[in-house]
Amino acid sequence: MIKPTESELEILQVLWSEGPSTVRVVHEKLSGDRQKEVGYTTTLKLMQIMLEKGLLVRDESQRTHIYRTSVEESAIRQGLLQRFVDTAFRGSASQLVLELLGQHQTDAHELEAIRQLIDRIEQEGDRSADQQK
Amino acid sequence: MIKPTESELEILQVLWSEGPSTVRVVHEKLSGDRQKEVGYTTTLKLMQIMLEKGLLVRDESQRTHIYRTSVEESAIRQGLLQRFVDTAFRGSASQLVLELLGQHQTDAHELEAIRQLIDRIEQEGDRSADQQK
DNA sequence: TTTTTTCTACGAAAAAATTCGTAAATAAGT
DNA sequence: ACTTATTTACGAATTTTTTCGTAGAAAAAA
Repeated sequence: MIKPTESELEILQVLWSEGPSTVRVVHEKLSGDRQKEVGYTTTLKLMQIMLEKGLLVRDESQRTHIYRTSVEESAIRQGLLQRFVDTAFRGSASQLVLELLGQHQTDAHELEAIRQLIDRIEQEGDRSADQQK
Repeated sequence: MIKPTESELEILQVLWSEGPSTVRVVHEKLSGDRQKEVGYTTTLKLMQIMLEKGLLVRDESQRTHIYRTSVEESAIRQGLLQRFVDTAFRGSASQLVLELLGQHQTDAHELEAIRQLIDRIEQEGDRSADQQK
């Protein structure tokens, strides 16, 4: 399974949100975001490693290469999430959700979206639908 | 913030679920669970390191020491969760939940519990934010 | 043109995390 | 008593991840 490291994930985040970008852009985004400053060549090296691993691809037609992710955000997320649920919550997805909603103040629209999703899942599942709210 | 490594977390999991245990017990539980086999002294060393870090404490009154966690499971979980939401979901808790419920088939009771939690949060939001529980 | 900046490649150092071997002490088995 | 097994301590090797320095090519600026 694909398993980006923490630093690699930060880079993926930038590329997912910004779209295909140069090392420079990624590096500056990272420098801005977080407190942890690193040198330019550090970011460069990381992205080159990710290229080798197949996490990124790049357009080399120009001198300044343009990188983009070669993996679906949702695919990576699912993998990470699966692993996280297992390691941090011993596989209990609902425990995670309870914890999360408990501590976070998610905004109303998102809550509503989640509720609808739950409705859908409950209907699909066609389980013991004994209690309808 | 407390930040156990992946291996350390595995050990914490065992201790949280099994209660205070010897290195031997932890080691065998780990060996059973996962495919990754490691030597006994590896587990021992890890637990000694965790002791230094303050993640564990131990009873040394017997030759065979008994370790237990010195940190609350929920505290660690919250920290991990916070970090995970930030790094893997750019801070969007609801995105995480959507993804999770989408892929997992959580059982009906848990879904219901989650829904009720959402109801409660929405109500709190409507009124004033200073109502707890 | 000449100088300065920007970029890539690459090696390797540094840091972090994981793994294990060995020795010494205690306990258990024969 | 003697041999074997278990346990801790500890150092160090290994592996993984992160970091950066340096060199050379290309572009931009002067």
